[in-house]
Amino acid sequence: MDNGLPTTLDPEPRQGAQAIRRALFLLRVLAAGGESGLPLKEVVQATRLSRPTVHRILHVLMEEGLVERHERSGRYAIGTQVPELALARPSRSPLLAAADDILRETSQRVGDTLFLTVRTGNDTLCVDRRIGSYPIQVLSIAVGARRPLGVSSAGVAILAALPAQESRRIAATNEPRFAGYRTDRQTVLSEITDARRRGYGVREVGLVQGTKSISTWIKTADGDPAAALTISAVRTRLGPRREQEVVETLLKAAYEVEQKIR
Amino acid sequence: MDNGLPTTLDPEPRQGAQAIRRALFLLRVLAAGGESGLPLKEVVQATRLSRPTVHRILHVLMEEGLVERHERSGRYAIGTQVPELALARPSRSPLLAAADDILRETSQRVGDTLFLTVRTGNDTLCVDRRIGSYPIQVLSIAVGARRPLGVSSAGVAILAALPAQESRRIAATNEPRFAGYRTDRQTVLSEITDARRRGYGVREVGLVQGTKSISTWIKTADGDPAAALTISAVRTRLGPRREQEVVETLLKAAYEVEQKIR
DNA sequence: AATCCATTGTCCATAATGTGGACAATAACC
DNA sequence: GGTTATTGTCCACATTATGGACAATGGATT
Repeated sequence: MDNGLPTTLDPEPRQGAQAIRRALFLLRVLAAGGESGLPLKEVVQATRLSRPTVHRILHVLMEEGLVERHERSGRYAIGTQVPELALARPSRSPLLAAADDILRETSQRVGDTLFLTVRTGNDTLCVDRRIGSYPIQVLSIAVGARRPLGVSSAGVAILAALPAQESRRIAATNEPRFAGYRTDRQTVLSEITDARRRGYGVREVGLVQGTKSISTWIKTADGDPAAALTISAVRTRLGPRREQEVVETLLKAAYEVEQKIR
Repeated sequence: MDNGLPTTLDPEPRQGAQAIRRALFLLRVLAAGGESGLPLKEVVQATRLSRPTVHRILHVLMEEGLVERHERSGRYAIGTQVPELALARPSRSPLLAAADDILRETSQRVGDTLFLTVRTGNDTLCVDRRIGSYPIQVLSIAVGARRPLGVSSAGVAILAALPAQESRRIAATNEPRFAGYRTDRQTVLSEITDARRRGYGVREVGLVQGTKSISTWIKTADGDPAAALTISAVRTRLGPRREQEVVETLLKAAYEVEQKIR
């Protein structure tokens, strides 16, 4: 029953753990830096913490093996110990299992790259990717790619599927991180509103030049958004008419996944 | 107060992070509980922390998604967010890649189950397993199995390959966790001494009744133990003569892996 | 249903922990 | 060699996190 998705409303956030929360937040910021990691400065900027505090926490996490530092660049990145801890869990999540067939079929039918993206905390995380048959494919987003909720069409879709209050809260929390993706809170909020009205998220200006993305959301039985289903293609391939077709296919696929995970 | 708990006594243990260290320590204890997790009581026992402290930290980790609690049993376990963070890293470690072929060949030649086990903090972690061809196989230890350094032959081997001072320190740190595996510090220390003299670790009384294990260690270029290579079989299959044969094979395999990771 | 016992959950006064401003040390330029 | 950008360290101090004590919950047992 619990497919392990992020807890939504914390009625009364526990106290007595400032430092732990901060450390975990830093881990998530680092995770967004992927394999290559991030320099201290950027970690600080993605945060409202002071530099000494970030520095100290990162170095403790290094000593504990959860963070490592690249020899050359001095950038901080997620360390070996994290996948080691992850071995304590079953290798494949229920969502991934449920979406497997549907993703394959849909990407074959549509011909463009499909992405399955989950929410994790205040981020989106790409957990699966299926490449289509059309000769030009948008591959820039890899499995493991993590971005603040709001900067991708998947993120907008997930925020649109959340209660307005919570999406606003997240947009505010992520505000310091938006600059790095050339967007801002106002833009994100209006994109969310648009997506709600439309029933799906669109990004005419993808994170990659000349691409366009469309995302639908997948909800759990409780009504919480569990994931987003995204198609990305070069913009010319997603004109108004084809957009309608593709949206229908995505909505159908999302519905099927929803049924399977219940 | 004292509670000198997580002490990853590196050159200069940083200060100002007690809470973070405790939280990470708890994560590792939970990881040892695998998929099914552990009840609060056992987490406390594996620790020198007070129950309220463990409780508070676990619940914060739950709010943050790094820990989850099983509906039925109320046991605490590693949460979905941990594998999500792990996606930030390349999927296969250099060690695993290097050991792949050698493990396959060796397990075929020997016929019994082979395990590759790494050290992670004060634990051993099984990261690969190859099943042999002989009809009776010891499969009780799965990939992802985590135990305090010292309670398995792999753990003893790794401790034996460490400087005496550090192995003693780890044995002391893990002491509260030994009871759960029916051993104690004295036993572990003498097993380490034996392994050092012999050049490999043996466990006549495996964690599973009637099995026997032999482990050799793999060192990095710096001389630090990187992993252990273990064979497990029903005891009757590892009499004195075969033990010698098997040890030679294991030592050779370990040497080959060492060459590859340099 | 009433009693026990084991385990889990919560409170809060208090000490120890973690904080961040200010300064120091590098590294990266030119 | 100077100048700037980035990273690293220190320490007085307020806040955070601690754990003893008490409360609640959930099985057993009679």
